Amino acid sequence: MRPTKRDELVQKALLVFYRNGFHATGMDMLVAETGISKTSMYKHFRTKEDLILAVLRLRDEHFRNWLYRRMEELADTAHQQLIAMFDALEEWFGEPGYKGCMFIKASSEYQDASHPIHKQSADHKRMLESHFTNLAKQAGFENPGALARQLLILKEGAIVTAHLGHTDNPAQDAKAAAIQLVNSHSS
Amino acid sequence: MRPTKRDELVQKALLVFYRNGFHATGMDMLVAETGISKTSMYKHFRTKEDLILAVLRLRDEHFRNWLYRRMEELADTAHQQLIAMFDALEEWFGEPGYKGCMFIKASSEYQDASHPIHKQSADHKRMLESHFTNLAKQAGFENPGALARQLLILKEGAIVTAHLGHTDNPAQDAKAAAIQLVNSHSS
DNA sequence: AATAAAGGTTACCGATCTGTACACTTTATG
DNA sequence: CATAAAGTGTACAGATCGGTAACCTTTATT
Repeated sequence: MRPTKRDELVQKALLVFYRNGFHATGMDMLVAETGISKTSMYKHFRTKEDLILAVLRLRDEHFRNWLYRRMEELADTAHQQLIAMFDALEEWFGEPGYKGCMFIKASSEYQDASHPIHKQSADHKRMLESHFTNLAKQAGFENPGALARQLLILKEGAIVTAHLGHTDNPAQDAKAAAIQLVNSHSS
Repeated sequence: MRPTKRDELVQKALLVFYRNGFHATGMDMLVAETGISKTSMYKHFRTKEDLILAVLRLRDEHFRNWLYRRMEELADTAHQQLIAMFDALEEWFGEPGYKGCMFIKASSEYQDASHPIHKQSADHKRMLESHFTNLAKQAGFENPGALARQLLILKEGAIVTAHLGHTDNPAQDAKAAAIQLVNSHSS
């Protein structure tokens, strides 16, 4: 197995889709931006949709790895990590090419809940929820599931608000809310 | 001025765009779904983008009117209305054709912050923020702007989470968080 | 009844869409 | 060196994209 070219395609297509959207990005644009021939693309992926699903799988892996690692770097205890998530988000929002969450955008363009792209986006959120529930358990909170869901709602809200760009620092607004929320959940 | 047909177009196009997305909806599909001829459409709107902007204006008016009225119906004081917003949202999420927030989706498909569609979507959020800030002032909270922004983050997060559909009742999760948040803001 | 505005019908333009066919070249491996 | 896999370039098919032209019908107003 020599998966280099295929991985290179997925990696580069990720950037183009993120920057430009899914429907708005044609296969010819991908040829121009990735330098990979269309013939080769269609040897690796039968349809554009298959390519998008592969891109989302890569994004899921990269994003979760980055977020979890950054949370661990920023704080020691599970309790503190849940709050430090919003400092990590602030870093992300401040990056030059920030354009919101790829999975929210994917589910906005493929709205039907039965669509594979929509389902895979929901899976990504489920995995985040599961991870935060575990952290909330580790931190000894009474209702870890509810706290995790609430923190995730704050996270999604901050991401969307940062993309709309009508507010100064949604990450810190969300962090302040998260602190109050965590304090009100007895541990 | 006889604006009936034009209004009918905007009204029906709103439903199609909401259900089907912006890029995924072609003008020919609008002809089929609205029963209005393409010639007539292009007499009222020079481009598809102009039509979308008109659709978003209508959506802004309808949505804000509905939400503000529903909050007033559900609660008497400004304080209670801010919390009742999440009960109103729950009703919305439960509607059969619920597909998320039209402005989040618009900004997902037209990502560039300088794009008119993106800007108009941000304006919608700004108007919500302004309204909730006023309510928080009325309720006598110390930092009404911060509280309003935090409640809006909860609202956007709940909307996105309800659309992704990986969670049972994001509206009530957000409501519980909002109650804790409001309690922690001294009034 | 006359007139003008508005809407409809049909056909079309050039561009772009996803996806394929085919012949050629590079690359890796025996 | 031979062979097969992988990648490239070009051209194209068939559909659809946003948008327009020309002509006809309906409707409202005077």
